[in-house]
Amino acid sequence: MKQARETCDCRIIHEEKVAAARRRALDEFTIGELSLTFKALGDVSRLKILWALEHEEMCVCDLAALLGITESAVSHQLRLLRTLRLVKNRRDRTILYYRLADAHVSQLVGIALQHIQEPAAGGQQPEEISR
Amino acid sequence: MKQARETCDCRIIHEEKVAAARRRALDEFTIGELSLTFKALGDVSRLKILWALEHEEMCVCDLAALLGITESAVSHQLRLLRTLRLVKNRRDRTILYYRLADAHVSQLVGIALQHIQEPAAGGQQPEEISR
DNA sequence: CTATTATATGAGTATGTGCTCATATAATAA
DNA sequence: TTATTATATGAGCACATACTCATATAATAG
Repeated sequence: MKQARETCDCRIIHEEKVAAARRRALDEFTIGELSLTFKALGDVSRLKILWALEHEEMCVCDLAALLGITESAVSHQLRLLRTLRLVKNRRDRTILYYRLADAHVSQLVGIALQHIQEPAAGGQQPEEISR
Repeated sequence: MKQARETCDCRIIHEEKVAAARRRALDEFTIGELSLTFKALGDVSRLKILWALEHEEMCVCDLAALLGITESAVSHQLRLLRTLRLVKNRRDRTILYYRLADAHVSQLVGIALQHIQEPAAGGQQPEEISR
């Protein structure tokens, strides 16, 4: 039952823990997909797009005006979001209207918002309690 | 009530929508923080670390062994995760044990997992229904 | 005290990413 | 048909980022 020595003499301390973690680990493909999804959310422009679409469907043109970047840039970002099934679109005559693909996006953004707005709870040093 | 013309003659179609979206928009700081948080989650190594810590606290040494990268690399990543309050640590003698900071991380990863495992629902082309 | 151990940090580098510009496509309009 | 319009795409560049290596720090051990 090799229960590890507390003095890590050479780069593996708790073999049991590591082995257990290895057993529970997600496969590389899943980790990769997860990473791609979060990467997609980890960009200011794409977050603005998603936040806008959360409330109302919009076309490329509108989004470009809203973000203050070119339609090309918006289109590139929308492609990424489409590929990851984070947004969908529908055509109305000449215009493509984009919307969120499902509830997951809202949930993810919502939870992340909660996280960053949480006042550093838990017991970190306050650093700015005054006022 | 300027309800927009369907023929976008020059780069702004639905002025109403854009104006409304602008009113609802998150401030730049919040968007930036959100982006940083998702960026932190959008990396294979950090996701592996978080997934491991979700089940059990671990030290830098163990995580390095688990991921197959140097302790230095792990330490760099942990610093980022700490800065964003995604992980915490406690010291036991010479060893620092890291754990998730709160429930948000689990929730975020859980929802993202649901999203990527969802069988392209919604009405996209099936592409692989057989079996 | 000094030596050792676990972790942290800075610099440097190779790869990745988001934008712009130019061009292509797909649908409608004439 | 051809012309126009909305969006998509490819190439290229400027900047960001994840790692390794070398070194620094902080706590314990002797």
